[in-house]
Amino acid sequence: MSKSSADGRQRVIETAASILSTRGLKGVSIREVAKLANAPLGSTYHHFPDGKVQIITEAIEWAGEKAAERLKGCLDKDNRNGLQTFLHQWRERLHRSNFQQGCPIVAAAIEASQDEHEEQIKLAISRIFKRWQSILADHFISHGRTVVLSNSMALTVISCLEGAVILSRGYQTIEPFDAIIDTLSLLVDQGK
Amino acid sequence: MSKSSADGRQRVIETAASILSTRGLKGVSIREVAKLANAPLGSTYHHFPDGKVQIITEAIEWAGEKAAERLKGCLDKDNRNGLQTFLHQWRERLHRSNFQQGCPIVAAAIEASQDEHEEQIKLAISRIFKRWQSILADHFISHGRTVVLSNSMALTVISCLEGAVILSRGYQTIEPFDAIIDTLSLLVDQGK
DNA sequence: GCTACTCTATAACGAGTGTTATAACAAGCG
DNA sequence: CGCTTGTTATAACACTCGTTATAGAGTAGC
Repeated sequence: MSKSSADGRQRVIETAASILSTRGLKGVSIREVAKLANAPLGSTYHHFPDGKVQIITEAIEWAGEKAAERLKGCLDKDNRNGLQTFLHQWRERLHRSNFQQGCPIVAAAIEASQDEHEEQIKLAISRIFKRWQSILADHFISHGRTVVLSNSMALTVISCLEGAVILSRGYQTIEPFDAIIDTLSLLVDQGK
Repeated sequence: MSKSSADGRQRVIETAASILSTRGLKGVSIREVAKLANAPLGSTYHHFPDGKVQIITEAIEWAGEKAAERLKGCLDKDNRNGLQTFLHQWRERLHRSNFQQGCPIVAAAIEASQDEHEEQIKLAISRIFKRWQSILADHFISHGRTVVLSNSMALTVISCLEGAVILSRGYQTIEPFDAIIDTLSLLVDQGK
């Protein structure tokens, strides 16, 4: 496999993830992805034989894993305030994009049908969510919390974060996101 | 306006809201809504001259206002545990629908484009979110919190709730929702 | 040269979309 | 009866979508 074609394949994945995060699953059109990625439409089905489902699945996995590593990096680097810096990174992403870019995994989770044709998408979604949860839970456990409480707190952090992204996009204001940044720090510090 | 036609119009709105909450904005097709609502396709554009945008907007307003009144009802009825009973109503809705029915307002918020054609949809979305926020904030204020903290807590509750709905649908498990029920009660009781 | 293989270009298919136009139907009323 | 008014039925337009088929380039190995 040549280098340039590998780049083209990756560009397709990243472009799909970008559109997914702004316009949702049904808003991703193969033609548009190919055009924006400077990849020929004809070659899309060469690199992704399973078509759109495969592109979306790989986009979810790529974006989800990237976020997971960024989260893990923040927590490892600054054991005390790592979560806060991670949240501020999300805050900047929201702000910079003028509240256009949301979370691609959430967008797919909202729209993915019960159809067995999209089964792989739903599997990728829950895999990514669970990856994030275990990273956060491990962090809380290492701070002395019980396993049960840590998992509960991890789910709460993810829920709050994802919900705040949606609300901030709806308001076209960073206010909801700033609110949960404050509240989550109260919650996480509680009983320290 | 005859009674049966008024019923048909309302059935269209409710059917649109239902599909919106399970398959998202682009998953709502006028033909399917009309069929499921037992309303003739030809009459849809008679009752909703602005077409799909109008139907979606009214569906959001109807579903959002219904939720607002249910929330207000819970808080007024049981001043102490009203929020918990409201959350449990959502929990049952999720469970009963086998994690199919999400929040229609969130679904629309994810997919509504920056296009000026869908401007009314975005306005309805932020209006509903703000209505929920003010109901919750008033509740917290009446419990002695400051205005700033109350608004922050209200935004956190909504974010957490909406995020948990998405996560539970992704997991196909009620676990995330139960986690935030517990955590939110800690947060709300804190400093009481 | 020739072959083999990877990739690309173009066109087309079939299905679905929101929307519009036009004709028909039903009911009330003079 | 005619006539208006609110509703419905049917077909059609002008797209866009995912996908496939087919023919053509580009390139490496022999």
